[in-house]
Amino acid sequence: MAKQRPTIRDVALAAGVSGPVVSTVLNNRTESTVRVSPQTRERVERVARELNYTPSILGRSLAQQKSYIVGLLLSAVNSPLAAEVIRGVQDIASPQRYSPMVFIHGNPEEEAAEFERSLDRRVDALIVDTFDTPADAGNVEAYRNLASTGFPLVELFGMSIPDVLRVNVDFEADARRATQHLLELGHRRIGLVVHEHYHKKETHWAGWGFYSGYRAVLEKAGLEPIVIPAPAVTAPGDGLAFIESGRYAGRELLALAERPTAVISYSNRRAYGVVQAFLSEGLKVPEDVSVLGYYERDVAVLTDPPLSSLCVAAREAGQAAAKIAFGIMQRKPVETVAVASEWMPRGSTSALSASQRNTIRP
Amino acid sequence: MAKQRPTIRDVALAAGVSGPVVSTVLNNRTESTVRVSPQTRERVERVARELNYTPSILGRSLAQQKSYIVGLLLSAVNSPLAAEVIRGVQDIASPQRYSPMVFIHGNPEEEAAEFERSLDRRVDALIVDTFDTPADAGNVEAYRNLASTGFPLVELFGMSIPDVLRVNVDFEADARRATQHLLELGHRRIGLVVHEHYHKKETHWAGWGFYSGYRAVLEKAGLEPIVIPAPAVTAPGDGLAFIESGRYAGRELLALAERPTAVISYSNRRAYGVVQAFLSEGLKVPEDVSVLGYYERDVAVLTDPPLSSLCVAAREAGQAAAKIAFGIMQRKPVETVAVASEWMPRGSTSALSASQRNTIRP
DNA sequence: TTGAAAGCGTTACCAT
DNA sequence: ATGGTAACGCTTTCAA
Repeated sequence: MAKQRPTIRDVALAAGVSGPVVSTVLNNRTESTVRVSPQTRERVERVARELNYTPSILGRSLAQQKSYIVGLLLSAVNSPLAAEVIRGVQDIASPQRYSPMVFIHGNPEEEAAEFERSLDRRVDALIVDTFDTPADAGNVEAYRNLASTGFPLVELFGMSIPDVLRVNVDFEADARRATQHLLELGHRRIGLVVHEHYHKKETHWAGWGFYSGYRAVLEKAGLEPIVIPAPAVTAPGDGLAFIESGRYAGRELLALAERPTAVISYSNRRAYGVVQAFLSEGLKVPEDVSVLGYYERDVAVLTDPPLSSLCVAAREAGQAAAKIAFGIMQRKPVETVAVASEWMPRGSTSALSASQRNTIRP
Repeated sequence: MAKQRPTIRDVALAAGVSGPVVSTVLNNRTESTVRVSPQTRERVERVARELNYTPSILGRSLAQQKSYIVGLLLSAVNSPLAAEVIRGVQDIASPQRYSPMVFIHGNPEEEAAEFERSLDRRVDALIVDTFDTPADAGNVEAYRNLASTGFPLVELFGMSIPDVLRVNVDFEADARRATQHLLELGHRRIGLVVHEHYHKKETHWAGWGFYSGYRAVLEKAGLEPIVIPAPAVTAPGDGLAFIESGRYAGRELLALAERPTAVISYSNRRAYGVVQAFLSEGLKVPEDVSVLGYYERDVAVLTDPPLSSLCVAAREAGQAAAKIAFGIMQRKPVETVAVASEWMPRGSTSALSASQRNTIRP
């Protein structure tokens, strides 16, 4: 039997004041029509502490018609990022008394059901993760409708919902940073392993953005892009297919007449496959070829050597999404944000060596 | 401007009945003092549908003094499992109109703060993940206190909170299954890579349990255990240390006079390290040595060959925890549960070959 | 079989 | 500067 929690009435009674006074005091409400004297204030605060009073969000919610809940509609596909995203949301939401409620789905039908559920829960805002999901048209329409009513709906890791503010990975800036890094290490032949449809800007904006950043930096340096298209992976599954795609790209790369001394790979899983292809040909990483990975954080650590890479800053993304959501709620000006990835220097890249120079241009 | 949602009053008015009738109908309340005729029932249902009415959980919560929220207090350490656990909880909670609210923490102070927050949110139940956290005494005490009031608190992946129902990994059964599998493949020299303190039953119950299951099966088969203690890993961090620990164990194993033809490794990260050690000595997996991993799901897929392993059934664990929580709430008999892991057959184990037989006993 | 009234804990508004 | 009162949307209980 849980002890009966004290209510605002108990505090009011014990402090010899009325309910509203307690409410005003404990919420530090200054611009209220209710003004309280310092003595009263102190007394109320003391009594509240003595009684171990914490206001019930249930009552508050009903009175204010606010749930103080921010919903997170997440795809099971990118589970690995979920915890960090939630944490980011929490970072921003907590100070505003908000808490994240999570709705995870594995397919469009579940997605629709969980979306409904989130509305039934009367979430005050909704962060929708459309990453890696071939967005279902019906669901997108539903999101769009909701957003068009002014409801704070933020898209995360996706570009599926029209006319909605979102948080994206800053593919182009990330690619620039990656390329720049390798340039600074002295590399001049820098390859890019990327989704084979990277040039289809409309549908593969991520790959396109990444490629654009890569090319921009190389062009500025007067160097030629060397793109190695990696086969598309249909089933995201557990990632095996991605690795296989990387192995394939790795072999392609080795077959080039003039082999790059460094490679950037979109997707750390692909990078892992690339490394495997190199190793199985007797090449050493990074001595013979530097490999710089991108995106997923979880894999980067597992190669030998561990992959230097840029990893999605999931927590920051969560924070950014929450900021936008609260911005909309509070009618502050906010806009779509691109979050730069996090630099994880490890052992798979190194400065261009003399022997590499020789190997390349004999 | 979000459209005003219809309230129960709107429905009542439109259907020409009173609020309680609507409430009774829409909740299919049979054992209520309020009985409604089939016609009325149908009319109410129709009107509700027409108005697109969905009851507000805010009002219901206040009236029933139930938040319909199950809290999940998770450690950031095992982020990878978070999404699956949440999903499992969702599986059980949703049909009961409950939703999971997630509270993630990175250290004991945050843990305490998030715990408080969850109580402030008036969660009706709390699932506490103490995995891998050297449980903070103060927090444990707080959990215990709460649980002792009859509050539905369930410990997940840990044994830190006394007198509390929990969901655990079934280490012993898992080890038995793993060992049995290798026996059935014909192996007779089966090694176990496990935390160096595995024999300290009290503090390292996981390792102990796993070892026990392993030994039990071997004994029954009249075989000798071959334990290779892996160095303790202090900083869980990103897992690099675990892999290093596995590499170390792998080298130890290779130095044995009579080398096992198969190894079970507690922790897939360690298994990964073991594989690396083997490969770097020119041994092939599974041709020369079979390697069977355990526990984390995320890594198992990344080795070459991918690791056959038993992986923690996180979603099932979440389900089990939720079931216990609801059981306590509804005063049904429930008890601590051990969840068996999931069998993920992949490429790192194979039947004992003739050549292996020869190598071992020349 | 139904309606009416009270109450859940809080906040907002209007009096004093 | 403070208190009273109504309201939020729903459920529960009692009366009809």
